[in-house]
Amino acid sequence: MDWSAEAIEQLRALWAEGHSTAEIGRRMGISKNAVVGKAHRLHLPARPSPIQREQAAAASAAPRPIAAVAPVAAPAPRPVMPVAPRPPAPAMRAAPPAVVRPFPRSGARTCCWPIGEPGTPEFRFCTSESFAGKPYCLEHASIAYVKARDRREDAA
DNA sequence: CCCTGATTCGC
DNA sequence: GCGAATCAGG
Repeated sequence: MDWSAEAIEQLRALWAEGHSTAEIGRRMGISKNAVVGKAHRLHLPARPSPIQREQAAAASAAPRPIAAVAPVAAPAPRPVMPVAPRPPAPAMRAAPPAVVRPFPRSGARTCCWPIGEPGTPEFRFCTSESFAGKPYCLEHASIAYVKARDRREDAA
């Protein structure tokens, strides 16, 4: 796997969207192991894992030795937030394919990212729910909205 | 057996 | 750094 900046962006976006590692792998055409391995190396926020070795296992097995002395603060429910988006500030501008929204699709708040080659039978739009009022889902917004600085590099 | 994600370890 | 193998749980 060539972990280009774009690939990493996509991984981050999909991970942030809460897809399973296998699903991300399917979308990116790589194995879930590759996904989880890379996510791990990128220090992406770990998701609740079904397994535990030693640490948590011992913790859950530990019968609360000093319960009486430990009122214990609430241990963070971890609602798995959809993640704080990088702000699409004025410094950013859309850099999507030229043709976006050739026709309005019943005002649905769905991602308008085009998929496939326009004019071909395979051509369609991403159907994910759009993100934060933008015309794209989080995944594609991460590609569509590019920091001005990065754009310069890209164009250079 | 299907799925999940984390860690390990040879490469 | 990478990811298959493996582990451990649902």
